[in-house]
Amino acid sequence: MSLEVPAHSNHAGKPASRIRQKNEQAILRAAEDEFARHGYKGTSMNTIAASAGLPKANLHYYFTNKLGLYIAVLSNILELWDSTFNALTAEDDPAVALARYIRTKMEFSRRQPQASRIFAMEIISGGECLTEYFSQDYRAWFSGRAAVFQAWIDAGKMDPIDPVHLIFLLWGSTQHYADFATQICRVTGRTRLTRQDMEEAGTNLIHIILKGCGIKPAQ
Amino acid sequence: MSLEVPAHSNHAGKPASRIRQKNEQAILRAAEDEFARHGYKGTSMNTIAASAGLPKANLHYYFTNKLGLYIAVLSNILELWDSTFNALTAEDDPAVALARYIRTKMEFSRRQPQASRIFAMEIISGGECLTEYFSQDYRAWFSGRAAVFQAWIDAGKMDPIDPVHLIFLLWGSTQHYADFATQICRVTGRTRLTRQDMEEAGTNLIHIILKGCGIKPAQ
DNA sequence: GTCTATACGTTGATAGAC
DNA sequence: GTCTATCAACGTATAGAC
Repeated sequence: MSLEVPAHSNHAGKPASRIRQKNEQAILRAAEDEFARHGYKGTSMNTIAASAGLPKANLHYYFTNKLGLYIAVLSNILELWDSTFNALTAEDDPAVALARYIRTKMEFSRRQPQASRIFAMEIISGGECLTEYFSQDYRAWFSGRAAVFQAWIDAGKMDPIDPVHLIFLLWGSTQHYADFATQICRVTGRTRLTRQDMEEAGTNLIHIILKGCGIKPAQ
Repeated sequence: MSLEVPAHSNHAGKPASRIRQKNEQAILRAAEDEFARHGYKGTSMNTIAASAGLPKANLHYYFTNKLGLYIAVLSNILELWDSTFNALTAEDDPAVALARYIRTKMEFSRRQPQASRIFAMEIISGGECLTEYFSQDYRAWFSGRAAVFQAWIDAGKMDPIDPVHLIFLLWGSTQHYADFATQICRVTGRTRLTRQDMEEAGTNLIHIILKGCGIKPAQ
């Protein structure tokens, strides 16, 4: 369910040296920023190198090529991504669990908007780099997640809402605050979305979605 | 509130010839497809020309340069975009008007997903080409739209939900079905989203959002 | 109005000295 | 491991014949 990141010169067995770890981190961080702002094609190795404070040739020493670096960045993102969704279980109280999930997603949109944007651009562009990620395993995992909502429905804890569409509503509404932050700021006359803005947005989403699904507040 | 499209060789006064109209349309259509699939930087004039069935130099004859062509495409999209939102008025019954708006947006996501994707990528990339679009006028227009929801709240027709966040929920949840269609298909094992899929998604959104906002169904 | 040929910058990637 | 120099491919854009 995760991406195969092509190994380069770091041969198996040898532990990563301290300098290697430091440089790889710097490159990955710089790449994440640039890819989020300009997309895959719009980002040049030159820019990433400058942002990481290293000569361009070093990037090719640590990563096979541009695509390899991009896949590595994408892979890091996906790990964080899925883990939050696994916290939901059929035994949870829907009001508590859903509210917590929305808060977590909003927190993610606030603290790692670049990650959300890279994923969004990749999907919009056809998501060919995610083909192996969206494997049979992933669909099974997704079904399992949808089953949690179905269990809540069967237990009479919420309205009979198609779990699949509910999941897309949760993803779409929370990620919107990361991906479209620019529009939100321009339209509301802000320079950036503050922590408080995001918390208010989250409270709002929780109100509408929980009530909309017929979930009674936790006692 | 709209974009200034740089005029090129079509001097004012002269009506567009039939051949010019035909070619410009072909170029714009091809450009829309390519920009949606690969973003601004990821699209080459060469590809657009091939897709439009014209030699590359012709694009530069009809449009000043690549950016001019891109702005023209973007401009076409924005016109369609805003008009649907203007249909809402304070006198409307919220249940009817909101449901109709969600249907319209979903219809838009179904029929013109490329437009939605180009807009999304532009915003994610910082939206510098939309600076003049997001002018003072636009913010005034947006406030006016938010005021409609506030009027409904004041009239006791819906819960006191921040209109601004409600608008972002409407936009985010409906556009998600255009922008993330690839993910939705991969995850649910479809090859494409059918008309029926989109209608079910719309019905679902209407149920959750209307109930979530405390809007009673129209009698 | 149309299209071939080409100028010229930028890109990803590598060779090879250190 | 690091970095300068360089290459081939591709990008936008234009000149100029038709």
